[in-house]
Amino acid sequence: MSHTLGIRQAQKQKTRQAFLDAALALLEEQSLSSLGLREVTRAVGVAPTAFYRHFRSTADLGVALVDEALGSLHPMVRTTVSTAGDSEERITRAIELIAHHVDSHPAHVRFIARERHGGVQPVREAIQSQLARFAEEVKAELAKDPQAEGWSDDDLLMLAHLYVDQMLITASLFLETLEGSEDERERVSQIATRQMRLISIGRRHWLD
Amino acid sequence: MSHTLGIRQAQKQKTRQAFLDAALALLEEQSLSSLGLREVTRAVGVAPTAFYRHFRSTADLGVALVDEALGSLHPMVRTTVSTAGDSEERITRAIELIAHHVDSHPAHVRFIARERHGGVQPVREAIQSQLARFAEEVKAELAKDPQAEGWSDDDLLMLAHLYVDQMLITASLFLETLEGSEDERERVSQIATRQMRLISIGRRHWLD
DNA sequence: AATTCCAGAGAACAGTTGTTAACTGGATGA
DNA sequence: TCATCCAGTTAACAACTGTTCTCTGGAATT
Repeated sequence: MSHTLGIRQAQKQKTRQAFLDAALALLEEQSLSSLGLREVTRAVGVAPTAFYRHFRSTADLGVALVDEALGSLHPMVRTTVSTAGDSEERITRAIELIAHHVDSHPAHVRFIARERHGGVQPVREAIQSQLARFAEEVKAELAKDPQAEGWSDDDLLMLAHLYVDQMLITASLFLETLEGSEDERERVSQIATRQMRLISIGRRHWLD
Repeated sequence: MSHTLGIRQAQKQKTRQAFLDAALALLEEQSLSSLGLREVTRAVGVAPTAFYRHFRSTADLGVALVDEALGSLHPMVRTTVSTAGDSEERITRAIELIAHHVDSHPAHVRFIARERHGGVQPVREAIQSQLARFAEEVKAELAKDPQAEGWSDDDLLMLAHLYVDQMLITASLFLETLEGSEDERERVSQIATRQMRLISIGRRHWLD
């Protein structure tokens, strides 16, 4: 299926990726709505006008960054929720996965947390839509669990949203401890674990 | 205690408030890190240099906005948590209070949601610190409840954080439905209510 | 080999930005 | 009444912004 790209297309994709990388780096210390087009081209090392060969605007670039940051995350979320083991094991594993993902892609996590409620509408919408997809996928996995018997569709979706939001809160907490001590990270891990545990308990007794 | 201000001081405070109001309005469609000083002065109708009589920078103005948006909210949060009635009544009342607050101060809510993870460090820190205060206050109220018997301090604080985060998530959801239909708002209300209910159930069975 | 294509360069545009310095005129306190 | 104070003004600064049009040179196609 995969077609070998010509030299030209390959170079273009390489430059495009350079734009995404440079923008992501610049966005660690500001919001997308203040990111200038020239600022990005300067960081990449190309002429300002080259920008237009790849993106219509910085908002457009932002939407591409949303895809890069969240697009490849769906399989991970699905398998995390559906992983075998008892409730406690799954919680531990989920928290570990989040911590690891924040460690390896801190700029992506920061970007999503920042722009989820940020000042650029198309980017906000792109994030919301991806998060809604996450919730739907989590819901689908939850529905397979025997624990979900007797649950209405609405309730499954509300629980899925709770999990997705909790995932983001936890990721953002880990992000804040990135330059902190091991103790801090351990403390965040404990809080997040207990919050997930409390939600799981609520889930178990929901139908009482 | 309150000292009557002279004409001069009164005028200054009036102008300062005009700055805060104008900035808040401009921030509905962008982030603080892209808010220009001249942009604000233009909206207020004063010369650019007048800005410096009130704020060192736009970041400084942002911190003042955090105080305005969250400073007066502490009593409300305290009483909401400590209100009498059974669990279900308290949840309904809390959600109603949030919905009402979003209705009457939408720009404040948007500002907090946006800048909580925004690109301006001092503002982020100001928000974090206020939210930490909220959590401490909620924890103090929770500790008074007979249900809290046998709970460790750590667990009370983790539950308090869960409530505070849930409050923000709900507020932000209501914000998105502000220009939507009554049905949408009702749906958000239902989801938020059930999520709070699930957390309450988890809380009740925590010590099992 | 000749032609078309197109990512990126270069120059120029009118507007914008934050910050400085020196000012004005009405409120304030002696 | 007179000197002091200070919120807001005016003018000017170099630096920056997004966008347009024109051009170039190597890859792609015929």
